[in-house]
Amino acid sequence: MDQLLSSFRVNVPQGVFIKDPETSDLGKKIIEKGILLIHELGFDAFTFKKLGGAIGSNESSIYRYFENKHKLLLYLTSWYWAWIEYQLVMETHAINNALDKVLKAVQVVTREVENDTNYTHFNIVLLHKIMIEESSKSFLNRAVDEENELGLFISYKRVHERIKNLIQAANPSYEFPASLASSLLTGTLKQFYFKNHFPSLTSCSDQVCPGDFYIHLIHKTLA
Amino acid sequence: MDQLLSSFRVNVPQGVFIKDPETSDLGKKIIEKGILLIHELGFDAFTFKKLGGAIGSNESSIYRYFENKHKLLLYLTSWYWAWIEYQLVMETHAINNALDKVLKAVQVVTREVENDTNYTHFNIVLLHKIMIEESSKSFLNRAVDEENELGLFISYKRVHERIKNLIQAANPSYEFPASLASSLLTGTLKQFYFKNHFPSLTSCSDQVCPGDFYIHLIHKTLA
Amino acid sequence: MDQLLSSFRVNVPQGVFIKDPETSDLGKKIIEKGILLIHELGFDAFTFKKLGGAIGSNESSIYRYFENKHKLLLYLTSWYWAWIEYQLVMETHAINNALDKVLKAVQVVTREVENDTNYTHFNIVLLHKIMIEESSKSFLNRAVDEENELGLFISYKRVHERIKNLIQAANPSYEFPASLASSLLTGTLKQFYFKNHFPSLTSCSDQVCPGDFYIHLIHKTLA
Amino acid sequence: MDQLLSSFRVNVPQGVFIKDPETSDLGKKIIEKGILLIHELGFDAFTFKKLGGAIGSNESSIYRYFENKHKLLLYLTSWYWAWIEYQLVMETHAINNALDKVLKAVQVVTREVENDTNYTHFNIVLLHKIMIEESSKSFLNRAVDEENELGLFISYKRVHERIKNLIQAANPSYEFPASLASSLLTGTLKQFYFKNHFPSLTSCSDQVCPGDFYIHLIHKTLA
DNA sequence: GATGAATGAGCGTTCATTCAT
DNA sequence: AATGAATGAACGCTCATTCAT
Repeated sequence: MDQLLSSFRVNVPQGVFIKDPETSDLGKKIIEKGILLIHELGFDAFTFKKLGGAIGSNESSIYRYFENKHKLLLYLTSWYWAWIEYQLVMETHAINNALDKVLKAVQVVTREVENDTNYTHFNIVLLHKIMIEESSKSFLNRAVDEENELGLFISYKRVHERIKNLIQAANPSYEFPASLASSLLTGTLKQFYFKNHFPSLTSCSDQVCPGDFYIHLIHKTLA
Repeated sequence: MDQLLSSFRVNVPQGVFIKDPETSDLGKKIIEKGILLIHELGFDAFTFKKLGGAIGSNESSIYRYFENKHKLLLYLTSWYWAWIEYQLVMETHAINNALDKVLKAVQVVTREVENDTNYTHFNIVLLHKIMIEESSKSFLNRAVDEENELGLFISYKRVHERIKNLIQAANPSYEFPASLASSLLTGTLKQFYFKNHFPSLTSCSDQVCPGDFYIHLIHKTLA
Repeated sequence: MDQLLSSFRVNVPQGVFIKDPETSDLGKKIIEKGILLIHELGFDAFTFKKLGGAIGSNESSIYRYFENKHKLLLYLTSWYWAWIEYQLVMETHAINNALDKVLKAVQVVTREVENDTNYTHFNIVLLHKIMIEESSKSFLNRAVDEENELGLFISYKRVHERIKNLIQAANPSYEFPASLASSLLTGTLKQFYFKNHFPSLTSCSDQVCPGDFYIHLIHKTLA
Repeated sequence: MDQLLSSFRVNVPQGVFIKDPETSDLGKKIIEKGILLIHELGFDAFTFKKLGGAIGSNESSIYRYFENKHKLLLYLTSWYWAWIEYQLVMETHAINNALDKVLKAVQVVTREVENDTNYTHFNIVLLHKIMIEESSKSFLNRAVDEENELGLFISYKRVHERIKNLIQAANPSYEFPASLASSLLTGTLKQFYFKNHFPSLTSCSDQVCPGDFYIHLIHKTLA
């Protein structure tokens, strides 16, 4: 697996960045500090000017890498889902039973995130928190159709496609695999959000996580 | 029921508005044209200046009614969920079987909206579209906890509470009624959104609506 | 003196108010609450809208009494100096020695203020604090010459004139009675201000008040 | 002294500006035209928008240099007092007698200002007039204590400290050196103001300047 | 006389972005 | 490639004020 790890390289779609941030120190700092700053300020209050200050650089430098802050968020979400996909592939690979594969997928999607410097130079735990709080904003805007055509949401759609396929394999006669898969993916983040801000809206607590809810749901629905 | 209808008056929480828009012509115009304009421009591009222009008034007049455009969105979401609650109560009232009550609730939440001038002076179909496209923005921001404490999300929480109770009545041993209820409510809007922008992410089409997905899901989960 | 007291009626110059606030309950509330609010918020952040809220009335009502908030400040300063003048006359009246009269005048101007409901329905201690913090703003503006011609600063000028005359009586050959008198009047307020905000700029402390400084200064200057 | 002059560089405290206006042409224009415009309009009517117009630039450019117009005023007052301090040091330096030093200080503070392009690119005569009309506004506001802690009034306090020390040297037993020094500094500006707007409040005329009043006062007080 | 509703004007500020170096 | 300076456009909001009741 170490070998696999070393070959892990997130495949972020063309068009999200102007210049790949992984190809320079400044680029890496943009991602690293960007995650810290978006987490700290929230995406709405986050600006390239503030990020420029945080990395000791002028905001105009950041425009070499990203057209605007929205594209940076797309980069982070793309990275996140590519990373989820990587784990999905790795961890379902050796499982034979179709339903077990789905259940493993649920686990991958719903479990708490831990930092692992084997993967990245930046803070994945914070990235996960940003996904919970802000990822909706990556597609809730008027440019969504245009950006979708440009393939900027491909990472998410690849994860979705894989899970949909696993669901279909587990129960070929089930009628709503696409909806079930997207419910799992976006619903999980929302349940985490509710856990943080609206505890009465979720059954999740520190003991019972979104995973339990979805595992039960998958069991019943696909059985 | 006509009598009940005539007494329908949406109860929007204190603090959402400064002055109740229902109490004046200008206020009503703000809501009416506000819905048209938010639908037309999207919430991000929508401003009070533009709304002022659209109603032939200065934007400063609008500030008499709403502190800012975010509060106007909260008003619309509160109104929407209060209206959903009203239908929920009306239509589940006469049903005896507990599961049937849940299924009726699913229907109320997932069905297409139609305009009915018995209810309102404004366009509910467009309001529903705004809910699909923009309602997340009412709570995805840094003020969410503070606003929640002020009770600004009470309309949504009341609907959620009712559905949660129906679920518990239908299956007292089910472990995740809160999560299931919120999945239904937010998931439905998201499935509509996907249907419009990411058809591959949903099983919903013009023939098969979110309702079918959730009815199946509820059946399996609570059975 | 009781008789004198009962006849005490501050003579605020025409043109400062539109309608005399002493002639109605609303007017009295405007003064009372106005003092509280200016003290609380500072004059810059103080608005008629906020005052309207504080007295449970609409801001437009206040415009019946005062053209704008600047005129309200002029009213307060006029009242303050008229009240100082009253004390000045009362307390120097029985003194025969010319220098002692000046020294008494210094005392009247520099001593701490105490509330006395015999005089007024409002809080003189807070009024004094407002004078310390804000009274300069009554004349530091572009309309000063125009307002001066209208006689809006007459109260202050009457106090000044009286003190100048006392100085001249104490030492007819002293060359700068007008400057000395105005130094005393504005300097005292400034020394109080420094005591509150820039202790290093004043020799005044809780033990040694502006009075000691000016009494010493007058002694030396006029002797 | 020429050598000293050439090395004259006003030391404006950190925090007053964002970017030092002396480091660019635009910055210098902001100061130059800012002085003209504040003098012309008065500080209250002066805005960055108008200044932007006057220097043929957008107001947003000015925000690179100063956070707001209040900070620009702080810059001007800081510069003014630093310039006074410079003259104070230069001109008292060679004097031996302690009282003569104080009297020279009075002269420096109270004399009419003349333009001297050796010092600056901008109009010191107008700056002096702005000090007379507007300098109080630099500290008469609710942020005074906070800004004082940030050291934004250090220039004024340095002048004050020097004069206080001269007074103490001239008469070590005098009890109120701090108050006397601040009376001189703020009182002088006020006497100029009265001369312009309230001639009856001051003994100063075109023949007799604040200097005469204060020289007499210092003589008597410290003798 | 007092009030409530409505408004116009404009302020201070920020943002995303471009251009020249 | 990276940076610093500068900018245009617009936003959100408030204030003082007027008008009709």
